[in-house]
Amino acid sequence: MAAESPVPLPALERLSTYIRCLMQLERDGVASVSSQDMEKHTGVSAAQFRKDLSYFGEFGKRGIGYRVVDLKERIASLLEIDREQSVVIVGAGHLGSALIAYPGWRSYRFKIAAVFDREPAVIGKRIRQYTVQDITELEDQTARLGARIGIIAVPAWEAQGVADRLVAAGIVGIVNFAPMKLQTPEHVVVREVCFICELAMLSYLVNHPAGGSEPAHSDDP
Amino acid sequence: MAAESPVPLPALERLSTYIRCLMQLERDGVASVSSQDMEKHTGVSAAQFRKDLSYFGEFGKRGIGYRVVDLKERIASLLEIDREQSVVIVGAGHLGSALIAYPGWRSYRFKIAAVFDREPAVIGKRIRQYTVQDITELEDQTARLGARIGIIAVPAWEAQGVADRLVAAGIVGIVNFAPMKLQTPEHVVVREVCFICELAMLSYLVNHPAGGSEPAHSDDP
DNA sequence: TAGATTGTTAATCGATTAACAATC
DNA sequence: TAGATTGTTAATCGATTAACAATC
Repeated sequence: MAAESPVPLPALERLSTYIRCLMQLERDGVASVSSQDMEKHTGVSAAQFRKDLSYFGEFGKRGIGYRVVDLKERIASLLEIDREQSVVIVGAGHLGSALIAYPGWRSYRFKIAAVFDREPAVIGKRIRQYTVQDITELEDQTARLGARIGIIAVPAWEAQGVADRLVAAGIVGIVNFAPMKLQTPEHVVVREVCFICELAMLSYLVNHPAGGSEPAHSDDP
Repeated sequence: MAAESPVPLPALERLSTYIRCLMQLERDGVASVSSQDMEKHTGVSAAQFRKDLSYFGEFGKRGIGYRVVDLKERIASLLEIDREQSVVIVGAGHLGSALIAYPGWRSYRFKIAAVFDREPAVIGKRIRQYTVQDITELEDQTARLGARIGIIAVPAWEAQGVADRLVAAGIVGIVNFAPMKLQTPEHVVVREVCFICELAMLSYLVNHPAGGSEPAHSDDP
């Protein structure tokens, strides 16, 4: 088949917003929504919403709208979160522990397959139902568990080494919490999460009243 | 002055990337960089880098490049992270605790001014150097501490209530970790952090080999 | 049927890239 | 000076918005 136009990354990011919203609507017992309703709930314009979905097919009924449950399931299927996927976490410090305690795993059908660290003081420790394993086990375990996604929750200076290990173990997708640009092979997808960067952005936005005027040259008084 | 064109948000987001990179370079003892070097270190193209800076003024020397320390300080000044800013955290669970333990606060000159929760079991608890305070103290404390930025690290169903309280307390910038679109007045800037959304994106990207072709209609076999 | 709302096309807008004159 | 690299302008590209025919 002639390659169709690829889905814009921003559209893909919004898909997560939609499904999150749809999960909420389902819990609230709402049966169907219009693109207008979605605009109210997500802040994404109705036109944008319909356009985003159009990259993937047809999801609604003209004159009617969308069935909440159906749409949720169709988007879940697009994102491939309609089946269980194993994820390995490297780093069992404060961040790793908070990730383990995160309540959203199940609704997205992600499963923490194993947790690793390299600190002897931490290895063997139990966190919830997990026992922290030695990082040297990573390769064997990842293969055995069939995990393809990994999370890096170690200090910056250890991140690249961990990334290399994950790649060697067959991981093809990484969420990186360390403030470090990772060098990885082409076939590996990396998403950076930088909490402090959000705070820095906020600092700018809060201190430059949004009207959108003057970007405040630093040589201004 | 005639209002200059506003800075594109993506450019602003990259500024965080640049400063993070420059901090690293400074630690590594690198004195100066070219836009080419920055491309290697950050993955952002040299042209993009120069264009982004151009929204704010001139930062380099033609034929030479940029002084690492100077550029870092100028960007810090643009983002207004060249002076201490107080931040309040609401939610002292796993996530709140991990945030408190986060090592990056100081280099961005953010200061955790206070930590709040509404659970009697948690109020009074010490986490590092902080004593968790009753959420009812939020308004008084925030005013007293002069905090303008707040972090929401509570469950989804409590997030809106906390947001309302933060706004009432005079907070104008919020980083929201709860999976909930917040309703806030115009003047308040909200940045959502959605960890599980990153994972969902990754799921799509990993399962749709990147070439960029066929977005996989869900009615495909 | 009339009213509503989708899916899609075309028009607009904005961001990225490429190219180059300025200048260190 | 010659070589390097910036800052900026113009060209390209891609994403968002608006509008509307299709249709429930």
